[in-house]
Amino acid sequence: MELVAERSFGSISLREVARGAGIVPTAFYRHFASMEDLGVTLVEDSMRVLRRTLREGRRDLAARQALPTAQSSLDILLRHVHDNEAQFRFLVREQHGGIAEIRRAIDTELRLFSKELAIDLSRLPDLAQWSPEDLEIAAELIVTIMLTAVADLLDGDYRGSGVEREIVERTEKQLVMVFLGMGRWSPPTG
Amino acid sequence: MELVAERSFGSISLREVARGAGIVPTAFYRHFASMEDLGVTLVEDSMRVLRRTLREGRRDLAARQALPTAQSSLDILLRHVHDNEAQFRFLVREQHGGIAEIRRAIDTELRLFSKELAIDLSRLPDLAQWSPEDLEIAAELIVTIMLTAVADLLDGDYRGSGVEREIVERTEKQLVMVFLGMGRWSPPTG
DNA sequence: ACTTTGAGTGAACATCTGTACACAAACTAG
DNA sequence: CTAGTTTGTGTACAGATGTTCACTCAAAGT
Repeated sequence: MELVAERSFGSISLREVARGAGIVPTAFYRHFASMEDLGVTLVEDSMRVLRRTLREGRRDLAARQALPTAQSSLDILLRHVHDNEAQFRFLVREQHGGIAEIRRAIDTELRLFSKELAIDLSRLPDLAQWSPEDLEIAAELIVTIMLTAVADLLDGDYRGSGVEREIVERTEKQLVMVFLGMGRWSPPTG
Repeated sequence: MELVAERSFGSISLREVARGAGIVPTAFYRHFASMEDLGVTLVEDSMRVLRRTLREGRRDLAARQALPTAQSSLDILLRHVHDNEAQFRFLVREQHGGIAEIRRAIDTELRLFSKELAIDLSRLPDLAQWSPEDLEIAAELIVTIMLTAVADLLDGDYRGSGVEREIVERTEKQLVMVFLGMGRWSPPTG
């Protein structure tokens, strides 16, 4: 993760990883069959942790009988991003990165997020009559917006000045625009 | 561009580029100071072409006195993507890729797109009273959605079956959701 | 007490990498 | 036609890279 924080995964050598781990190059093979294998494992680990965090966040909200809002959801996510910066750099970078197998792994996980979010959305009274397809499309849009916020945060120097606040405010506005649009979308009949 | 179609720019060696260009490694330096330099040039070239295409598209629409719609805009973009697949693979991959200077270059160009789009939006009667900041936020959202569509198209195997149509329909729906939301956004006073 | 196994070692290999340097060809301008 | 500038060549070097193979050695299991 240290290595991947600054450069693309595809440009990192097996030997660098071994050096970073304090073992000899050949010992790498005791743990992973190849670099690609390592990358996929990294994706799965990061995503597992993220999913748990988000699930806990939702449970917290439910416990307080609060509806998930744009603000609170974004807040939970960004807190997790700050705590796991390297992982997110990795995920954002490799989502469209150079190694097909890693892209696929990330894509699969993101699709799971969208599906979970779609289920949450389906419970909202206003969206009760939406088709599952449209719910998922809306969910994917929301995930995209969130992910873009994370990427912008990490790509820029989010420390200092008001860059982070700016990104947060922009993202919240974008989410509100979408929610407003969803409110007008496809009234139950034509 | 051939090299970058499959792997990340950071994992490509100067020697590979020279080999692909049919020159000896040292001759590379006659054209670029470094790989980073090459990358930035590639970004600028790709973006220049794309900008021209989009500008022509808008002029065409204006000539037919048609308003730019979600469908027509997306159509113009995707046609260009098909004609310049490698460039877009490169841009999508390196937008959050491993080399800071390249990220910066792409980010700058995308910001320009958003600004141009914001100006277009400001001319729509419904949005006449929007603040410039909100216009740009909406424009960035639209650019994000479009870019996500391009990325999804290129990451998947868009050839064959209905994958492309599926992505197009999803993206159009998402754009409509946003437009609907914009229609309800911030009525002129409170 | 003995054996199986998981993890790490070290040497060796053929290949690739960036870059320096002196030189040659090819194009351009006067 | 000639002088100057671009572009490309060949050689060279020190270092990095993936993977192989035979080996040690401690922990776990029986």
